[in-house]
Amino acid sequence: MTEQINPFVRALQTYDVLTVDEVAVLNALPTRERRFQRNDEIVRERDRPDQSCLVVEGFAVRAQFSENGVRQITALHIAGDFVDLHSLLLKRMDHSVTAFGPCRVVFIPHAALRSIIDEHRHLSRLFWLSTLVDAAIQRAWIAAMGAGTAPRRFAHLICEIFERLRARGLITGNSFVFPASQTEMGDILGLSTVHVNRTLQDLRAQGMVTWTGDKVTIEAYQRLTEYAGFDPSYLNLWSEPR
Amino acid sequence: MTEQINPFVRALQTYDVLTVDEVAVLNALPTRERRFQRNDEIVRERDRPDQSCLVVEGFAVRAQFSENGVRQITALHIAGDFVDLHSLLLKRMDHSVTAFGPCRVVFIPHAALRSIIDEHRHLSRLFWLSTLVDAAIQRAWIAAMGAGTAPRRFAHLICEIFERLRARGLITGNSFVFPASQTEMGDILGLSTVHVNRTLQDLRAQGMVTWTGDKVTIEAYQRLTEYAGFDPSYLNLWSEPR
DNA sequence: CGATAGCTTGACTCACGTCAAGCCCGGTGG
DNA sequence: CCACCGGGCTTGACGTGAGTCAAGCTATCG
Repeated sequence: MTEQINPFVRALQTYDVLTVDEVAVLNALPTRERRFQRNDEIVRERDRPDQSCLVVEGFAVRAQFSENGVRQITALHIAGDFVDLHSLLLKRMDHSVTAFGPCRVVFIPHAALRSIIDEHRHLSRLFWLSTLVDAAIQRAWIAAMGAGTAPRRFAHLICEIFERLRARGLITGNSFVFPASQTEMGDILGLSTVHVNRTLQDLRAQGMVTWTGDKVTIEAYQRLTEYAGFDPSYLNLWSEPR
Repeated sequence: MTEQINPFVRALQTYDVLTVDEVAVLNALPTRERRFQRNDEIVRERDRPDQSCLVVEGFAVRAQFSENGVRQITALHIAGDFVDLHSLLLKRMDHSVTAFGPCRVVFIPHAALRSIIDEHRHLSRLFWLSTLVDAAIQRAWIAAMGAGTAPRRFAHLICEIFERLRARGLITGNSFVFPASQTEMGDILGLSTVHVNRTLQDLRAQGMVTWTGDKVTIEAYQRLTEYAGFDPSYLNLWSEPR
C-alpha cells in the first residue's frame, strides 16, 4: 500500500510540512489500483461515485461535452493529483474523467477519506487546499482563454505543465514526456486541430520549444515565460504552514 | 451581528440542513462590514490578507489583468457568496476582488474561520463545498469559452445568474437587478464591447431577454435554456447530507 | 447647458475555423 | 517482403466570427 499514494504525499509536501504521523495515516489508506489506456473513461459524467481517484502515473483529464459533441477539457492532472476529490462533497459528477495517454490510478473509498478529514484537521485543510489550487489553475485558464492569443495561450500551458511536473520531480533536463496529439491539445486550448498545428509551428519557429512524438523540450525557458506572461505563483508551489 | 451573515447562512442551507447550533456558531462570527461603490477594489492581487470577505448585498467579481492591461473576470459573486475563503489557505491572492456595482461586504478574520473549520466538522465540509461549487462554475465557464459561440455563451451566463439568484430568493417575477455595463459583460465573457452589444441585440431579436439599465428580464426561459444548452445541475442547488 | 458614460452602428481587418488534400509512419495481413 | 491501411501531422484555399477604429446618439448629472 505504501507505494501507491506516494506521489500524492509528495504533492502535499510541496504545500506544507507533513508529520511522520500524517504520512503514516495517508499510507494506511485503503486503495485499489487500476491501469487505463488512452481515452479510457475513469469516472463517468452524472455518476455518483462512492470513491475518489488519484493519478499515480501518467495523465488524466476532466472533460465536458457540449451540445454539438465538441469536447472541452477543463482540467489536466498529473501524477500525484487527487483528481476527483470533488465527488466526496459534490456527490454528482458534472464532468467525466478520462485517461490522457496510459495512466495508473488509485481509488480510495469516500468513507476512508471522510474519516481522515473529520479526524485530522491539518490533513483536512491540505486536502481542501489541493482543490483550491485546482481552482486557481482553472482561473488561469479562463484568463488565458478570454484575453490571450493562441500562441501565447499555448506557451502559457507549456510553462504551467513544466512547472507542475518539475515540482513532482518529473522533468529530465528541460524536457518531459507528454502523450498528447495535436487534436487533444485542441481540446484543452479550445482550438481546432489545424490551428494547434500552426500555433505550434509558430513556437518552434521562434526557437522556444521542440515537440517530437510524446517528448516536449523547452529550448528557451526564459523567453517562453516572458512571451506567455507566465507567473508561476498561482500554482502555490511553496511550503508554508496552512 | 446576526443580520450580517444571514445571506451566507441561507446559501449553505441550499446545500444541506444546518442545525440550530451551527446557525448560532455562524451568527456569532466576528464581522466588520464595509460598503463599496462600483469598481472599488475590495482585495488586492498579491496581498496576503488576514481576513476573508463575504458579499451580503450586490455583486463582486474576481479579476485578473493580462500583460496588455486587458481585464478578465474569472468569477462573479452574488449576495451570500463567500468570495475569498480561498485566501484562508492559499495565503497569497492570485487575483483581485472588485465591487461590481454598489455592494455590501463583510470581513471575517482568518483566525475565527480557522477555529470554526477546526472545531465544526460539518460546517468545515460545507465551507469546502462552497469553494468546490465555485470551481464547478469556473469549469462551466471554461467549457463555454472553449466550445461555444458568443450568443450561446451570453445566454448560458444569463441562465446561470438567474438560477443562482433564484436560489437566494433574489428574483422578482422573471427579472433581476444586474448592474453591469456592456463593457463589463465583455470582461466576463472575454468579448469586446462592440461584440457584446451585437450579441445582446441578437438575443433581444430572438425575443429571449430584455435588458434595460440594470434590470434583466428573461422573456422565454425555456427557449433560452435550450438555446444555451444550460443544465443547472453543476450549481449543486439541492440539499443533501454532505 | 455642457460634460461624460454608456449604447449603437458601419466599415474594415484579422485570427481562427472549415474543408480538402497530401504526407509520413507504424501496424497488419497476405 | 510488400501492399495496404489508418492515425496523426502538415499545408493551402477560403469563409466567418469577433476585434478594432471611428462616429453619432442618448441619458444622466452637476
